[in-house]
Amino acid sequence: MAFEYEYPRAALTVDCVVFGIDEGDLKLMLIQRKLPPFKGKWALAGGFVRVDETTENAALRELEEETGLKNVFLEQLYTFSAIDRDPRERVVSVAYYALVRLSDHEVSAASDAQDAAWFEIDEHPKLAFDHQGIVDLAHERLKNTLRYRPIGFELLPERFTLSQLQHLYEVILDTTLDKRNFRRRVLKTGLVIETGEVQKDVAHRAAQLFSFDKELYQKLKKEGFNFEV
Amino acid sequence: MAFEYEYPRAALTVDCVVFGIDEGDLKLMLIQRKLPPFKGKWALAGGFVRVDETTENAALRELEEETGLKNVFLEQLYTFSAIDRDPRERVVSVAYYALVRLSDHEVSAASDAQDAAWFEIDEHPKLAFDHQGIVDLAHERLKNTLRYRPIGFELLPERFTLSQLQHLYEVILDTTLDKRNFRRRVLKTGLVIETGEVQKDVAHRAAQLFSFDKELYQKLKKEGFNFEV
DNA sequence: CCAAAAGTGTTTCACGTACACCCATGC
DNA sequence: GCATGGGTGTACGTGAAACACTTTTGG
Repeated sequence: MAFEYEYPRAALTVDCVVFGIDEGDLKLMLIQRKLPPFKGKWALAGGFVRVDETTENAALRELEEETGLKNVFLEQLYTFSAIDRDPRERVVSVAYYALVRLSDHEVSAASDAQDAAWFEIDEHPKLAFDHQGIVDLAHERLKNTLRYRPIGFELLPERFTLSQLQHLYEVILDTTLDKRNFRRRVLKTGLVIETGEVQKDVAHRAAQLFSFDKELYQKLKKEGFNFEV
Repeated sequence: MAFEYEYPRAALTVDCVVFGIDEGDLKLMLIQRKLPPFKGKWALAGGFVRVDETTENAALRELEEETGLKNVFLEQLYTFSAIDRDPRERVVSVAYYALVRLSDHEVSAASDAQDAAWFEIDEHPKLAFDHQGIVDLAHERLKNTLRYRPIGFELLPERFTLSQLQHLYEVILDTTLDKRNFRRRVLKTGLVIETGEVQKDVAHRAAQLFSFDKELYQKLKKEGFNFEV
């Protein structure tokens, strides 16, 4: 007990809602808590913010420590400050959401946490604290963001087929899309480029592989354009 | 010095970007600081979050204490946590933006702060701390939000003319809009209703006064609709 | 009667949407 | 040869955008 202040201070934490996608559904990475409160319960990755790091760095650090994930897409979601959201004491939490390429990161990649696992977004255990509310808000934000910013590519491998991309949109937006219209719109943006390569080892006609044109996106973003799928 | 913790803790503050609009431009409410650091400089309204209040309540409280504003529209913007954003010590700040009806709140309404004043958004003094960055982000958010949510009404009187509404959109989005197309689109939403009243004391043809249909908006919001102007 | 802002319709074009069949490949 | 997903074109309707003049009122 070495740090004293004139007024009481809330503890500051970060929480990370980690999304991933595979052939099936939208996935959520959760951590099984090793310590009270809510010991043994599943919760979001996260932890206390150190006094010499930004909240974003804290989120990246906790992600790596608890799940082994590095180099992920991370954006701030919202700051939660309800008085009783933590039973121990006053805790204010800055929530982030992360998008992860499941293809790059094996499920078992967690370093010091064998207790990290992927769950389907609509089928996961009850969460500790107010984490369900954070997940709901993150999912809502993900849907909205996907509509007007090309963030879906953060969830796919470097090279992907248009069917994979469409599947991603359908899963996240919980809808079905017309294949021809989807392909036309996506190609018209100019942001996906043909690599000339095709799928391998598939038991049907191999699909073209495309990649996302990051440079063009940065350029268009500066000029202020509208992206919509 | 009475509060002790095992680890050092950042101080937690709120900052409020307060927007208003009048016949002229988009306005920003600023506070002249009475205390160091940046004594005498202009800054956003805000202050320390008490340990027994949410950040949102802190923002509302500070707004009232420093500017006299009550019952304003308030939304969380972003949480700023750069290490050196405050020269005194580590301070993490949850920023909010507020929309205010200038018609309801006289500029001089500030209670304990004669040091609050409105400035044009593009013509205000240099700001303390990282507050310019916060203002820029808030302005950006305001533009984006205005496009797909009917928040403009928070800045206008209860009863307003369509020209006032159009002027608001033009000022915030920094563009010009076609009068006929604007009126058609706005009326088609069904969210603005004729009051039957007209302007008074104007030196030209009096315009119809409209009001915003809050109930209908709540209903449509639940059903999930798209609003766009 | 003049100034100042209110109010009003039509045409055009682009884009979103709906819709069904053939193609390539592996087994 | 069959199962599986890949890939393609057209017709229709809606909605966004461009555009100019008349009306009302006060001074």
